[in-house]
Amino acid sequence: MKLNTDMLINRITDEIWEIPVSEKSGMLVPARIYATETVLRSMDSGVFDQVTNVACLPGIQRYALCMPDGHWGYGFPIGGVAAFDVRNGVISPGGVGYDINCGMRLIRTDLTLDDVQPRLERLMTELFRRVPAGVGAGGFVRLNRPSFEEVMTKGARWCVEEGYGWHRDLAKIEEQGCIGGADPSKVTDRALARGINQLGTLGSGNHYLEVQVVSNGRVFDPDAAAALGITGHDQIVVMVHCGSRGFGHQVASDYLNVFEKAMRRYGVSVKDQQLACAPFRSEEGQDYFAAMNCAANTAFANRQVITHQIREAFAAVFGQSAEELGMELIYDVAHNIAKVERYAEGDLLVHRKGSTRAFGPGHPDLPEPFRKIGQPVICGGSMETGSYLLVGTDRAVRDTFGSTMHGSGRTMSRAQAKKSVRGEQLQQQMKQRGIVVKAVSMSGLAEEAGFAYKNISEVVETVDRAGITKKVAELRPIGNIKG
DNA sequence: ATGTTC
Repeated sequence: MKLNTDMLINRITDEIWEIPVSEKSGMLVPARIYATETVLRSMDSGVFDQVTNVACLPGIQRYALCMPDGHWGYGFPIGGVAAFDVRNGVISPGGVGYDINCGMRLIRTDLTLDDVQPRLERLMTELFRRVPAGVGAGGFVRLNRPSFEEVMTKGARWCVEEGYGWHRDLAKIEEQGCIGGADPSKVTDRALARGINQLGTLGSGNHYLEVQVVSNGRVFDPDAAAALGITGHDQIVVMVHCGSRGFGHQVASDYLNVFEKAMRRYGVSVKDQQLACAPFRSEEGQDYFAAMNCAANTAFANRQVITHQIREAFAAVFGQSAEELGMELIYDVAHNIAKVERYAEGDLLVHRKGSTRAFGPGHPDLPEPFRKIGQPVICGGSMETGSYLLVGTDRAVRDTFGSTMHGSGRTMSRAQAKKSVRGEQLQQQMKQRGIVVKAVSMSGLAEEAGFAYKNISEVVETVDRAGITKKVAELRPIGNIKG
């Protein structure tokens, strides 16, 4: 088949394609891309180059993987999964991304579309006021150095202790919102200074807060949906997409600098400087891991404070408490992170960059609420086209290091999108279609237009057919807050 | 993604 690359790509199944190891490529393992033929053809050539480069990194296991929402990224493709032996493999900031623990959160309500529609405009205004958004935006939470360091080690647990959210929220967060091995002494003063006033803020770019409705007739697995608190019937839910803001960005920058020097010392060579890495067991590798975990916990805390603000906004608009409105957390997943997990090969450091963990039913690392149905997976689409709730599978654990896709993936550059539509025009069009948008930046809004993204339904179909996640429900936007 | 070229 003719693709956007000269590379040899073999079809393994209708949803799996493989770039084999060749003599001169330096690949240690094959690269595998999950995509239907249509999705594969729409991928930029950078994906194929980058996933091949990743397959050359020391200690990589089985396959360098790319999910169907894959696109070109810093060093590693976005949508990439790469697992390394903890004993002789590497860790790479480029395999996690600049926005450490960027992730998705979904909150349910007992409200229906009919309840919300008459007050939608006011609801969006309240949310926009209570959840600061935009580049450089600061939040309402006042922290000093010791308390911010506590956020770094305790994550969402810190928030709950401080009254931002409910104790039972924690069971619904990946790693209970608190990852071990975070060491604030490995974070630079500069990162700390950038992050200390940003807790509870949304950020910019593709980050958003969305009020959504469970599409009529679009619940695919009623049992799993019910177990997660989705009852259908035009039910309203709230989705949040954001990460660790300037803090995680600075941690990534700091350690990319450290790793560029460390690579020479350890004699590691890479195909692309952006793949800068160090042995996981080295001092530099462990320091980055400890700092990355600080940023990961800060991102869980960020989404937790935002959840508190969302609950307050709903309570103010509907005149009932968030508890009375049934605003339980459905789940919170990381999609930019590296974690040590156990597989057939032993303990592996799994890098997921624009990829979601997707453990199947019965997995020992899943808490009780999800033992039966598998881990929830939240995939955000573009603000115009909708999103999906899915669950992980045993097959993902066997085939993709327990991983699946994370969103729809861009097909058009930000610059091109901005040239194609004006933000004000897009906002107007969306309003006519029943989606109320509040945005800090109109040019930023234009960059996120639906036509700049792949069709999420097609991408989701790929992972569902490949069996690495199962569709639970489709969620359609009616209100969006953008940075 | 990002005090959007410290």
